[in-house]
Amino acid sequence: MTVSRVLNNKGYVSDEKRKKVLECAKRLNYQPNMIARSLVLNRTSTVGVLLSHIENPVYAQYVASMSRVFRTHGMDIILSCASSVEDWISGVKTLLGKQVDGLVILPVELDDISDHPQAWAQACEEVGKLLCANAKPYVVVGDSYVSDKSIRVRHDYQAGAEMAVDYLIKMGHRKIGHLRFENGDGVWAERLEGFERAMKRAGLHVRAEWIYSCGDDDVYRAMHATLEMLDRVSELPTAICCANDKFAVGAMQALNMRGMRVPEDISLIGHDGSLYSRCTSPFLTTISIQPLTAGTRAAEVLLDLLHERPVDRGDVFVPPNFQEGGTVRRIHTEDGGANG
Amino acid sequence: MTVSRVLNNKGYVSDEKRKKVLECAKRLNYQPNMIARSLVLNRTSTVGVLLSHIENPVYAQYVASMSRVFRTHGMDIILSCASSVEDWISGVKTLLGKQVDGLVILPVELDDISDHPQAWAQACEEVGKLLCANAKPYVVVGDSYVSDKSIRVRHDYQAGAEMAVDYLIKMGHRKIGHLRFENGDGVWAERLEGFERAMKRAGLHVRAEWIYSCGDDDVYRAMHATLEMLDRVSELPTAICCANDKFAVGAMQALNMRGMRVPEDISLIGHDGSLYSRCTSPFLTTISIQPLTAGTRAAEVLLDLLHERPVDRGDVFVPPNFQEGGTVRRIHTEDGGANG
DNA sequence: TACTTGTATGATAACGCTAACATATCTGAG
DNA sequence: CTCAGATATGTTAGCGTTATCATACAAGTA
Repeated sequence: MTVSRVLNNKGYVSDEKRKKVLECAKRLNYQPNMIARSLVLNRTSTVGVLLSHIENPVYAQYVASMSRVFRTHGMDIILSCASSVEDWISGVKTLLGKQVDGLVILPVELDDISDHPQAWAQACEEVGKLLCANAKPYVVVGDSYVSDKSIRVRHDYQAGAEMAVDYLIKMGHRKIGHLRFENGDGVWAERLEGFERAMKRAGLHVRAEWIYSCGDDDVYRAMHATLEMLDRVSELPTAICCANDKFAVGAMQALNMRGMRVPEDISLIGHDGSLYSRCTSPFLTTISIQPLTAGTRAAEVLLDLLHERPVDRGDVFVPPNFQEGGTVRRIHTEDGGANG
Repeated sequence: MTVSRVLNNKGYVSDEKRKKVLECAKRLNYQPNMIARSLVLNRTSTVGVLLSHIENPVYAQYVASMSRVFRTHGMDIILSCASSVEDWISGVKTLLGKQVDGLVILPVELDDISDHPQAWAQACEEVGKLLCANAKPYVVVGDSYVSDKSIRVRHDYQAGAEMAVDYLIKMGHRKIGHLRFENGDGVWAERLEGFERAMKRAGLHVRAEWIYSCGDDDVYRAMHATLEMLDRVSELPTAICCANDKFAVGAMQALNMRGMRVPEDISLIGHDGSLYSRCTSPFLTTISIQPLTAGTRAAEVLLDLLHERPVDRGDVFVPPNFQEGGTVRRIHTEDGGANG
């Protein structure tokens, strides 16, 4: 009827009627029923977001920035938090049942994945099939392969690691250590690769005893790994490039425990730009990943897909950002010198 | 038709037909259209969650735990992140339009609130009216008054502050300082009140020069406030009870800068159990609020309302939890002694 | 036999909206 | 005067479900 025309600003309506309708709507606290509208329009103005631990601040930032973008385009987000592969799949089914217009798949950290990698591959296949069968566009944030056709938005960890090393070198460091994650898969491998590439490019040999590992993504473990390193090596590096901020915080604690000052005695640089980088004194110098940018980009790409605009099919890489802190000291070249 | 009966396990269906239907459904990757179902059933199995900064880990934890509870009851969450009062209201309208079955209103931190408190009150009134007009049940998490009828789930900050003081006293401290927030409204006032109450109950006088303030909820500012305090007072307290973890981290940095060790020279206790409490070495001893519990409780209360089960109308208080760290030292009574 | 009860399935309407078409009035051009 | 086009409004059908009622047959009971 005419009411629909008024509320949608569509077609011809006389000013008189329009005014009347709007007045009535206000008086009755009328709120159009989007469910009914969705049924006939065959779109819900709702996107599904699939994730695991929203407690993880990085994921929360993805959600925050996506929410912002989608809202400005009149879309809302249905959240589906999975804690198991089974949950994850049923989450997709539920979202499809609720007729979301599209999906964003955030990184999934499930306990059962590492134990059963084939279960994950199988889940990806099933989800891919479901999404394809329902012809729902989707974007993957992070490094998971959901299907060959996934458009992924990823952080450029390798560039980040290179950026860290380049900065240390620019600040005069030549003897550079690296605290890495023991099980160097995925993003960790990228960080290690970035480190090695930047060192190589600068013509610096990586001394083996300065590359040491931490078994867990944990401050405490990083501290102990660093203590062990400090007690083991014959000569100390002038700077340690840490695979993430937690490691850097742990390293800093270890150094302090041995009576060494950061950055006077040794420099530290982290990677992530997480809250941890703001807990130390001085603040940690680190390479900050840009979760807000990633979330925004992911939302934008999905909107492009939804509006059937042309979209670049390759991975989207989000560059990191240098975050100045106080844990890297400028040293003169004679302090550094050759090594290895 | 019969299909509906099969999928809903309702009414009489022969085993033969049932099998046939399920087979077809699987073959066609059939997913029932919840939108159509919602239209006729007049419920969506969806709840709206209203919040501001989901980047805030505490809010993210609310969402995480609520998501868990709702999911186990077959409900999903539509997120509405507001960044202004206007956004917030339009968020409610959108959610109502999408016919959510109920709402959870998380704490709203909007820039324009502090400047225009009456705008906030007005917004609350409007939202209350909307929710009432649409007869949607809702639960408020935190201390905001949305309406007189709001059921609120709150952290017992006062009990937390008392717990902190009681612990310090149990550990032999008598000379206790307090780093508080300058603008002592709301939750901050509760914390201060808890502190004072516990001190009074223990018969300890609160020495005025040991109560000092920080103007911003910020590590750096807390550090400077503490430095100023350290340089000002004639005698130091043996312990400082901090209004939150950030303050404690700042205080710790200040003490370290003055060459004092925590807890050897002075003890510290925080409040919140935030990430900050895990960034220090040793870990901060703190009173941890329980956002996961709060989120769970809020979801449970909303489910009760949705199922029209009897619900206690008063505020629900979530008790805090003592989180052991290494920043409080046990001292003998002769070290403490009378004060003031 | 006739009536009840349990089982199984189909037909119809309705949920609140919008697309598509039909109708009606008005304006100005030829 | 007539017709085209713009303006304004109403009518109808349909989106994919489920509630309700109607129908049908079987088995058991009086």
